[in-house]
Amino acid sequence: MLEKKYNHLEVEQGKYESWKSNGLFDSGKNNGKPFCIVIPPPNVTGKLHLGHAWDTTIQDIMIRYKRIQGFDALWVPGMDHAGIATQAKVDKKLREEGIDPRSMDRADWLKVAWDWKKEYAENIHKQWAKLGLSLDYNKERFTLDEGLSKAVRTVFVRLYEEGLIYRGERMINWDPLAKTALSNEEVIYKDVEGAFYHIKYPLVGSDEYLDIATTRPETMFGDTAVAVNPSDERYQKYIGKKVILPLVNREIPIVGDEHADPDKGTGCVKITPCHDMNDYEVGLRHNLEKIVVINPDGTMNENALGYQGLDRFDAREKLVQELEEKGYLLKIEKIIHSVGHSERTDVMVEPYLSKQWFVKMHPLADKVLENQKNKNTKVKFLPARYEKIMNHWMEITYDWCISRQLWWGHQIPAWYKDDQVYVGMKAPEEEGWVQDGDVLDTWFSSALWPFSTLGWPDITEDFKKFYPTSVLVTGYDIIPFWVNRMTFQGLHFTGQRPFEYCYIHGLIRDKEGRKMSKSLGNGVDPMDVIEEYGADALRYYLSTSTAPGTDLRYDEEKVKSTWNFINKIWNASRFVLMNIEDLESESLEDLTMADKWILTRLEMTIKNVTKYMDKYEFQNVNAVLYKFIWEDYCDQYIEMAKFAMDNVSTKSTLRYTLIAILKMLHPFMPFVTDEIYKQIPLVCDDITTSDYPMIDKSLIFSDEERQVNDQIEFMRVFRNKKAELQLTKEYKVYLKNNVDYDMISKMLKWDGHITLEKLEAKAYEVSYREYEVILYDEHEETEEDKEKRQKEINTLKQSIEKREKLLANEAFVKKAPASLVEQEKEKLKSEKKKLEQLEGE
RNA sequence: GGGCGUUUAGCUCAGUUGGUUAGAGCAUCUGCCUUACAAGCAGAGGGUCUGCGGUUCGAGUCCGUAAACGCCCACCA
Repeated sequence: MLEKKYNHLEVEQGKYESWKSNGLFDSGKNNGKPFCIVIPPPNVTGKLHLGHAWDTTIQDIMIRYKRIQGFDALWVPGMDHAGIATQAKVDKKLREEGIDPRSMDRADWLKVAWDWKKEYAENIHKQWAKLGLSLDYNKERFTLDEGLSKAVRTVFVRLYEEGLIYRGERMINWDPLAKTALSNEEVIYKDVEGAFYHIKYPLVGSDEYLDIATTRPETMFGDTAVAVNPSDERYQKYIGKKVILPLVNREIPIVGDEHADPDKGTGCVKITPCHDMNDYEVGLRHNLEKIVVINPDGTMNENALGYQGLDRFDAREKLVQELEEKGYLLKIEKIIHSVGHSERTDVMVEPYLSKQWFVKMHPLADKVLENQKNKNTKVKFLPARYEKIMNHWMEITYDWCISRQLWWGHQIPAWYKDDQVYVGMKAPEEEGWVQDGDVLDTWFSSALWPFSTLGWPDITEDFKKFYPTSVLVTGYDIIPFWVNRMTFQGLHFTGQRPFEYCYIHGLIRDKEGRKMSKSLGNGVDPMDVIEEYGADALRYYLSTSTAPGTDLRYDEEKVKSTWNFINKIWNASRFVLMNIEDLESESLEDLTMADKWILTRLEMTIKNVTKYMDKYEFQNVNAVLYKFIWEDYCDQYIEMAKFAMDNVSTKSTLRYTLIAILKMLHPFMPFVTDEIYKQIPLVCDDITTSDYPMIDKSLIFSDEERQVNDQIEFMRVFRNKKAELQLTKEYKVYLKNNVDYDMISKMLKWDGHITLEKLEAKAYEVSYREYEVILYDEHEETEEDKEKRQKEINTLKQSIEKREKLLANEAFVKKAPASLVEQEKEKLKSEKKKLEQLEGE
């Protein structure tokens, strides 16, 4: 028998391990149609946050729904090695231990990193278990494991052979802290306070000078030109002339280039080809000299004269001082401008000229754009609007810098010997070849996740059966990093979309709508929530609180009320189990009106829930289920059933409906439904792998359903009247007609209140449809009643006095919104009326 | 500069292909310890669906427009 109160800790204890050891999550156990989701692999850098809980719960609901429907459901677990993020954390740990990570041998460092991975992976496994995720651990993968490495090398080699991967010297985004190249997607632009430093660049052989405004004066050592717009009448005349670079005393040319915008700054712009993306292009156009002035670690190099060795920001400060002292500084103009920061280390990225590996994007992106035109083969986004985000990215994309100067990742399968380059699956046999020391961008391997986890490049049984996968679930912030890349890689290498549907959810925010972040300290650990309210409550809350694609404001109160809902289900189940213990076999013959009513409602519920589940509209599933369970099943049907407990049909209906409810809830709240289901008499299967409720047309009784609806509505009207008259015991009911009042009279406890003749007492007509009665008020006022009434009169009088005063206040009547005044008048009127009534009685 | 989203009860949010009286949770008010549940039951109050215009027999829903807030992309000497 169930405990009196729902105790999530007890219910959830040990369940996951038992599910897992009984193989309930394993794929390949039935002959159903394949349904497959690959988990977005969490980074092995830390613990899961609420966003993960949300993301994985949605997937678990989909998987459990399909599994219970008889699909061969496969949910592939796995984790991401998360290159920069993990390396940064491992390095930090080493530094805290007093070890300089870069002085270590690469192999030794990797050992430390793998230990880290092991520890954190274990953590994540524990959290997945707490959340109740029905992952098939037989298929678990890691982005750095053997099979996935093979997939990565295969893709690299093929793209190289196809001319879609190349190595070249380009301007890239450089992270001076992690000392690695970044892709454009890894650069986060932030508004920061800065300044326009106006610097005097004297013209050669003249007293004139150009006013150059720059936000980065420290790069001036690398200036190799000044550009003005050829159409800018102010400066046209200087094109071809030269200026002297202050302090450096180097002569640099003034060039005419469209890049110079007459409306920006002063209209003349210094050109630093090695430290600015646009300047690099200008440099190429005008064949300018390239001078690097900043080291990979963000300090100034030997070209920066006396500033060598100084950090770029310290150098800026000192340089500005020197410029001022020497009279070159015209003015400093404070501005707010947006500056690129590294996504992982948060330091300002440095545009940097370096030799890196790139993926040529346009041929790959064009394939996606082409494929999205075909309704049958495209990736279908839910909500559909997110398709535009992907398509736009495909249109404007540029070559993807994939090499990273890190140790943690897939080492690039390229070997060098003198001037030769070899790209292949294995090192060349011949001696003297040295492998590229760089690794690939983490997203390069993540991009292959939907097929590499299924065994590709080998055409395995799993790959044949489950690819393309059914749905991918992720947040909209991950579309550029991951969804887009999986899509073009999937199309290119498998000829198919990697997933049929892409379900996009929003971000978790705090109650005030702010992003949850470490710096704000407003993060919520899902494990704490589970401890307090249970995984079922958290899961149900997260999955049903918003429509797809929109952000979710985390509100603990709502988790609490979800807990209440589960407690309600628990107690209803408890009642049912207490009453059907002796049921020998289920029989849905000889049904009562109430039985027919709830069964009809159940069929409608199954229909709607299935419809919404199929569309993954979980918030709508909740609306339907919550109402059915709480209002129809608990508040109405169970109350009615209490009068028919010796009925086998009623017991059977209670059981039949409860089972359907539990199965519909199971994908959302696996723990509690499993616990209750196990205890239902005559049940001997596992709810996880049982079967989903199906509509049974023989259990739809429209006439009875309508009739009971009318009875319920009548009871509501009657109770209403009773409450209004504050009647408790002293009343009589006269039935005006001969219709069936049996259930009504039981539910309203009319026993002893029914009169067969009309009375002289105060009478009120109460009716709904065919149900018509007269309610006689026989209530005589007691001392207690009088006191109560007097108290009410007093508070009413006080309120009236206050309101009259307010309305007498001319300022209020004049200045306050007319509607408010009107409202106050209305209130006053009704209060006076009520007072009259009370005093008259 | 280009694009997208949001705006519905005091708060947080649902609202399907346009269709009776726009819903829920929490909060508020009234009355109940009725043996499944007081973390509950029976009721009540609370909305010009951001403003304006249009299409329609009918608009929270479709179209146009304005505003506020938020996001994405691009640019930012």
